[in-house]
Amino acid sequence: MKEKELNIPLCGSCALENGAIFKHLTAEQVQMLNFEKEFRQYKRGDELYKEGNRISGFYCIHSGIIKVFKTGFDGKEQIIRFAKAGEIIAYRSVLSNEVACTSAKVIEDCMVCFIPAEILISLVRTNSTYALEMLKLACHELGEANSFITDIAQKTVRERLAEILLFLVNDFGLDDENFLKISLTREELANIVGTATESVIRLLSEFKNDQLVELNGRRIKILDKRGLEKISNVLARS
Amino acid sequence: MKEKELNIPLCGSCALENGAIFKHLTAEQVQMLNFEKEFRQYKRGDELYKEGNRISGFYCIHSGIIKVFKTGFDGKEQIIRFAKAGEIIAYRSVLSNEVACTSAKVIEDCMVCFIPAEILISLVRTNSTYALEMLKLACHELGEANSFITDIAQKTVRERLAEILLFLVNDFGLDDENFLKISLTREELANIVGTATESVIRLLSEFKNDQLVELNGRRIKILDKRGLEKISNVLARS
DNA sequence: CGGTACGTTGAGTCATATCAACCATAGTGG
DNA sequence: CCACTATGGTTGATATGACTCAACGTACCG
Repeated sequence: MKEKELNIPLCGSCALENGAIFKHLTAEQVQMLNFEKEFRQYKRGDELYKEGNRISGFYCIHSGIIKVFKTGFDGKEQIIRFAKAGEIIAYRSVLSNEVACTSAKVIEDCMVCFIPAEILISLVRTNSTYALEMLKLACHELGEANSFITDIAQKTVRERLAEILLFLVNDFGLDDENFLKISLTREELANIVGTATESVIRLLSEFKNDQLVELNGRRIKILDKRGLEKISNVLARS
Repeated sequence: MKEKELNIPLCGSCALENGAIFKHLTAEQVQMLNFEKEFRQYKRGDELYKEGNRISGFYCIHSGIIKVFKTGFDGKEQIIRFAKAGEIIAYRSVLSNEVACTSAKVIEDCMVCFIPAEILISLVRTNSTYALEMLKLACHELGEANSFITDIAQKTVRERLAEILLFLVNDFGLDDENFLKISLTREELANIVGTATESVIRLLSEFKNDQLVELNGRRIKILDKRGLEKISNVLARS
């Protein structure tokens, strides 16, 4: 029992380290979380929840990376977002009281805490600061979704791929050799950009020829951020 | 003064008629809203707010229709959603405390109430039921945005156009002759679907040839809902 | 060693964008 | 009252980005 507890992250310190949204809770509420939550570990490829199912709680990521995606009618995944340490997933379904509109799968081995739906509801009810922060979070994600819609609707695949690479740099960072810290298959990249795997492959090797990136299997080294920005039209149409 | 007041909708009755989110407020809070809000009228083409600006409050639609859109780098509009009687817009920016990520323009002449940001914040803070309903709303919109992303990324223009027509039927209804109640330019339709105006025109006339719709200038008569559903792949790939 | 998943490349096709011309309608101003 | 202009709608011709299909290479794994 003691040994087990040592491995389980405490919400208080986790919130501090990872900047999780639980930092807006009172000490007693954090205490309550620690008591109510369920600690879980997952390996790459594991599925946390599945689109269409009613879910009984939400997840706070302590470590690892998760992809959140929808499955199109022809079975193709569309990646909606990633979640990493300090972020929560599945709260949307809990709060809107709808079945899950996405599935979640592990990209990098994860340690997560599962928190029952009632707890989230009661926290929102009893802590108005926390409620506001949750609203802020949801509204921020909504803004990002709106940008994403506009990009997919208006930009070319080439522009979107460049943009996604920059987004991944921003979100997950580079190692000391300028390699992207997150490692995705070509298919996963395609499922973010909204294109075919082959298109990603071709464009990446174009980017390589243009000295924008270097490719080493699944690892991508960013050589020319400015160049990618120019292609992605984050600033202005080239 | 008296005459003016007669025209200004009262939040209490408006919430009842239009099912606005303010139905979750207490009587005193509704009273406060009536006192603090500012009544405004707009004509087609008027702009309520503009992307990139900080906004000092949000809008509750009493009548009329508004389009909420983002402007792509090349100036093309992407319509994100519509708002009609009983719905609120611009709350996203207020709650996330970010500048507006969209612009809003009038499609059909509107009567709206403008409510200062502080009021929204204080309502969320003091009324936990209302806070939960706001969360529900934001989370629901987030779910819709996710579906929209997947559709645009994976479906063809033809499929999307059929789907959007059905969406408009659902959201705005048909008149007694089965004409869509909302009237949009071809360009606006294109800016929802995420395509070129000419493509919408061509596809609409294909739909006409296939006896799915009838066209009368800007008015669109729905002849075969089932057929449109089949094309849109709401159910399964044809 | 065979199998499975992933990556790559080429060729051909097609949906959709783009460009251009033209028509219809309505509002404006002389 | 009529030419004038602007806006929206339509159609055709052409170009091309991106998808699909297919074959093959590569690497890891039991």
